Amino acid sequence: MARKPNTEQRREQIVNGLLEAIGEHGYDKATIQTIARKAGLAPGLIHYHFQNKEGILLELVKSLAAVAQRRYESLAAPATNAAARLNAYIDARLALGNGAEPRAVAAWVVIGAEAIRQPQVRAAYQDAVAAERVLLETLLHDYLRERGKSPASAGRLAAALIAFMEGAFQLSSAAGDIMPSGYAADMALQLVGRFADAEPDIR
Amino acid sequence: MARKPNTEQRREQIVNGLLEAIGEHGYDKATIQTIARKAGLAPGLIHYHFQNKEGILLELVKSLAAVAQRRYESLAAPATNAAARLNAYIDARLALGNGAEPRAVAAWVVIGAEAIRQPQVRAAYQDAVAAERVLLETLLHDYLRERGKSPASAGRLAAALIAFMEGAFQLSSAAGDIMPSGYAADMALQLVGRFADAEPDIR
Amino acid sequence: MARKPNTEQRREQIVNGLLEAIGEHGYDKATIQTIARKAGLAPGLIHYHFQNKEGILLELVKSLAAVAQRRYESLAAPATNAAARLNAYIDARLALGNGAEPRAVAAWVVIGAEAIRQPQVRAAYQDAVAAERVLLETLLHDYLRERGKSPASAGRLAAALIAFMEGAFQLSSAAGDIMPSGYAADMALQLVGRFADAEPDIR
Amino acid sequence: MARKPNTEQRREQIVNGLLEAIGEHGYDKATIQTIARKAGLAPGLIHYHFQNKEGILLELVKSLAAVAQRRYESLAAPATNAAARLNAYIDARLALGNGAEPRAVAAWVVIGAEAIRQPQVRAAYQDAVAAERVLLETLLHDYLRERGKSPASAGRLAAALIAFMEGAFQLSSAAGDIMPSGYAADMALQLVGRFADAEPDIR
DNA sequence: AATGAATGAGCATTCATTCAT
DNA sequence: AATGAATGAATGCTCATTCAT
Repeated sequence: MARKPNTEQRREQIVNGLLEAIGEHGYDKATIQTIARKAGLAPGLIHYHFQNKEGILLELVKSLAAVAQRRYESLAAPATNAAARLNAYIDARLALGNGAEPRAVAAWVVIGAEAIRQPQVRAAYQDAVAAERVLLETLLHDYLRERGKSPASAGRLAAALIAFMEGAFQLSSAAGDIMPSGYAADMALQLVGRFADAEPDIR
Repeated sequence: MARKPNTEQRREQIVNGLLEAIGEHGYDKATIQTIARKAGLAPGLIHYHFQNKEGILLELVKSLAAVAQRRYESLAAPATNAAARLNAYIDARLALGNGAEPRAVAAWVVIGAEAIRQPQVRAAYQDAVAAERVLLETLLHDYLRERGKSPASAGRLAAALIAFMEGAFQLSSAAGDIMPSGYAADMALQLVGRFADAEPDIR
Repeated sequence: MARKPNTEQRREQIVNGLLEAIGEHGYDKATIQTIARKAGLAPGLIHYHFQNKEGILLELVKSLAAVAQRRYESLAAPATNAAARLNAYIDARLALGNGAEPRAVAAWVVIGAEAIRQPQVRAAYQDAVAAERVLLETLLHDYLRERGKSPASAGRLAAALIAFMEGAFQLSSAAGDIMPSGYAADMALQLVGRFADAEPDIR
Repeated sequence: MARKPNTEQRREQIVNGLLEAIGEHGYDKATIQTIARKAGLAPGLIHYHFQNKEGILLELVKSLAAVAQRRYESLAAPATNAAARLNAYIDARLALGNGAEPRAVAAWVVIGAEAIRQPQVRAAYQDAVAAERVLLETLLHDYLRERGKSPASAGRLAAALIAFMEGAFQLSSAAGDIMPSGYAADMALQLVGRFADAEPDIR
């Protein structure tokens, strides 16, 4: 007799609409009208499912983080040691071709810029970055130990790698044309490998 | 008889007004009114000196690049070898305290996000990045040679360092609270140093 | 076989929802969604039982008038003379504490303002005021005769009292803080009493 | 060289536009578009001179209060004793014909209803009512003394008269058709006069 | 050069009403 | 009867840009 809720599906449609719109026009040009068009919905419906535009953006942050997490897990599944897992992580984040989605990367950069001034976006962005750092620090810790190295620098190295990745996203979105092709994953691996080489052995 | 034109000074005031406004509220909230207020000018005057808002942004990109260049030159002046010059460069870009201007850093990140979609901003941003890369590649080239290493990887290493710097700017602006303090300059130096260590000797 | 219709109950719930909503936010902020929430019903159901929002308001006018009528009848039941009935009437309308319902009073004031421009609301409001005036005029007529006074001014006095009451509602809703506490019922009685004193005796 | 400010004139135009719009359609239907049309201005200009719609309403409250004050002063100018001044006051507020402005009266009623829920409107409304009460209390005080009566009840009588006036405005706006014509000023005078008659003499 | 008012398109958001289920 | 999603027009407000002075 009653109508059955379809809110979850609609919310996903809308978040995806925002992702497309941001990828094409940036956040402020991603108007409710545009989002609705991309989502194939009536404009009025957007605010039926979300309280406001920021709410959609916050959900997009979570959605992008979840997708990234799944991509890592998928690539890391066959890995049997720490080096392979680290490799999988770097590939999941930086390799071209795989499941690389320039639209999502561009959206992430835009979110990073919004995070500077919108407190709630900032909080969501920091949550995602913090989770990433925990994951990466663990990976590096295990990697260093596996190589018989002191894991003491894992934290700082994780921070550096995250900065490198964020910057690589930025450059691939806004200056991809003038950067060497495919440098990112390779260089990340080499920088980490050579950094580890020089770390003191355990014992 | 004719007034002494003060156009240059006015344009600088306006560009600075935009810098302040962006630093506080992001690009789209940096309205002409706000820029005018920060610049101490009447709103109507802005469009006398600039054709439109994008024009101010383009000049800001150049201005930030010029300031950064001067900061490097100033720090590098006493340097007598390639290692010291590289050190000066990294300090000029990443060290805290020196002449660190969080406002300018935040503005640069915002510009990077705008560059994704506004073609002219993108062009100006790419010019700045390209110039930076030329400078850095030269520095790395000299540094590697000075250490008796093959300079073949200078280009890719320069690209990686630029990515690292862009990401460090992003994180210091939007996630400074959750990153280790002062990691950036130190880690940049170590990563470069250890990368160079592992490069093949010349001859 | 057929369901027992519960239309009347639902209409009451809805009218009460509007009363609560108006009391809290005024008429235009009393949205269908809010009314539904206060009534504990689904939003879509509102328009099943009422053609439109104005319909609910019209029923609310009648409902408030009926409640007021019952309050008077209840207080007047024990009265054995005209003075006591008049007293009961004034208490029913103006005394604090009794069954005073600030929400209903506020709603009445809002209705009065809507009546200025919505013709149907105006008609309903005028019906209620006219009924009130008939009742009050009768009470005053009897009161004057009981005191051996000419009842000729009962009509104008009734009009004046109604104005006084409407104004007292308005002030208690919007300026209760700055009016003397409990002046209304007392002053109404005194003004009527002293007015009557000065009326000519019959014969 | 510079343009000379005309803000005050524009603000007046806009406040008058709101007065007209409210008088015709109530507050919520008095849209910015409508106000602009009545004022003969472009819609965007409204928010150049006022921060928001409530700001216009607040100024209208002050404006109506000021007009009322001037009307009293004008009528009271020739008065040489307290009774004449009281008379002038009541005429200024309640008499028909004089400078009676049904539009302003209707607007005042609407403002009174808005005052129930909008805190700032409430504050402005209360300011106006409080000022009115001070004036009226003084007039009644003097009047009672002039008649050799104790002025002790001046405060409560002032409150009652204000209630009566507010109610008379309401009824003339929303139920003028069914009220006796011109009862208000006459009845106000009689009620006050007879109330005073019954007050104890001084000494 | 300078001022500050003026314009009008565009935006996020709200909401009465309708409708498929 | 009931549900909750859907629609689209309307609203207050913002803002880059223009213009008269």
